Amino acid sequence: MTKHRNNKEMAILEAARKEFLEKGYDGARTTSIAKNAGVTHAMLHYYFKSKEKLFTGIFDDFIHQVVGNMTVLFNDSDKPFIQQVEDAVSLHFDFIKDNPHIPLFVIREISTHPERIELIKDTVSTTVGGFFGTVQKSIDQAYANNEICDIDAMTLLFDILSLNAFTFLAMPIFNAVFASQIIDDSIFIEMRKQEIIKTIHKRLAK
Amino acid sequence: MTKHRNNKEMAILEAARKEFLEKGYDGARTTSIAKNAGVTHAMLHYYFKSKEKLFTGIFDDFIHQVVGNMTVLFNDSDKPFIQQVEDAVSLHFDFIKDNPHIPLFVIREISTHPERIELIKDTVSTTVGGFFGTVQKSIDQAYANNEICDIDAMTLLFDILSLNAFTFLAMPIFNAVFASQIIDDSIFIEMRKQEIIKTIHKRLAK
DNA sequence: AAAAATATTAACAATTTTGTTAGACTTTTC
DNA sequence: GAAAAGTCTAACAAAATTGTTAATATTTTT
Repeated sequence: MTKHRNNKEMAILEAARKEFLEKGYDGARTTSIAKNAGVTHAMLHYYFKSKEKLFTGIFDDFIHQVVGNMTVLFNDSDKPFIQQVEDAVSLHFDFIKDNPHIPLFVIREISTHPERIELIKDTVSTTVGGFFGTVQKSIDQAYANNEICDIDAMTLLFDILSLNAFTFLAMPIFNAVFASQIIDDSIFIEMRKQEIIKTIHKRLAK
Repeated sequence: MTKHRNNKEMAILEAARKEFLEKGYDGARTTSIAKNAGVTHAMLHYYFKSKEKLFTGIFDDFIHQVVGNMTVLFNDSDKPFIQQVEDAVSLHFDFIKDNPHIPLFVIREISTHPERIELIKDTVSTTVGGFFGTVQKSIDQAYANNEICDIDAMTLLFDILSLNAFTFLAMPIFNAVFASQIIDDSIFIEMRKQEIIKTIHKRLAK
């Protein structure tokens, strides 16, 4: 799979990533991808056969990137658990801030074409399952140490994911409706980050 | 606008609502809409001129439905504020549960075509702004009464919206990855509802 | 440097999707 | 009940989008 990729193939891949990420499979146009990559659209079919095949590779990459990022978050086992969680929330928030289109992309594509995840389902399922298990162990220990309230990993992780991801899912609405008249985007985003950390902090309190 | 609508026109509208809601503008097909409505696709153009015009009416309806539902949530002013909020969270959650495609639809369409909201922007902006103001007043009063912690309406409402909407945004992923092997959908949804209420409850605690 | 493999282009073809039109049929209005 | 307005169909047209091919150029291998 990881052959030496030449300039044009790479250019197509990069343009396709952007196009699919921003417009989704249905909204993406292979002509637009070719144009932005600076190649004729025949090249796209030469290297990737079809729009569907081009998409599949990119889709799998994004999924693995998201899952990979998530499972790396909880790692400093010497800090107090609450601190670990706050750091994880912060890192996860920053990851989405750097890749603000990813949440909508993943949700949109899996919602409209669940069969696309079929091939990587088992890998993802195992990885995520293992991650949940790890977090659950940390929670159990922290609970035993009287550091936090009783909560299960699913709830904690779902709360974090919801609050972080939705911030960026809702940004276009926020902008469209309020037209940046209230506060600046970056200030609002920083505010949300602090408030989310606070919400999770209080959620863990006894 | 509200002329006497005959059977076929209504059938097209209904089929179009479903098609646009589930597939988005880009994924929707006018032929599919016509087929599901049981009419020739020429009828669709006869009544609605174009795919775009058909979409616009439906889109505006959904936006107003969402905004309308939101602003009705806080109304029982004799109950304690925390109880009001918990009821509102519950009602809002149930609304999305009954209309699980709406969050993705609204986010997707505004993200990919922000200009579509231009015509109704001012109405929406005013309504939502007024609603935020109302909630802020209740918060100020409850804070003065020592019932809750210091928090602003934006944070509270954004937290609620994030947690509730994301549950249903993530359901297709949840299903695709775990394939309902862990727990049943409806049980998971009920669990999320209770946990979200708990998270918001703790967020308001002093 | 000849042969072979790979890359590239331009023009074309196929398919899908949206939109149109002319005429027939139906209902309403006068 | 005749004219007018509205409804409906089938076939067609246009546009957009994806996919192919044959000929040419370039690079790599021997």
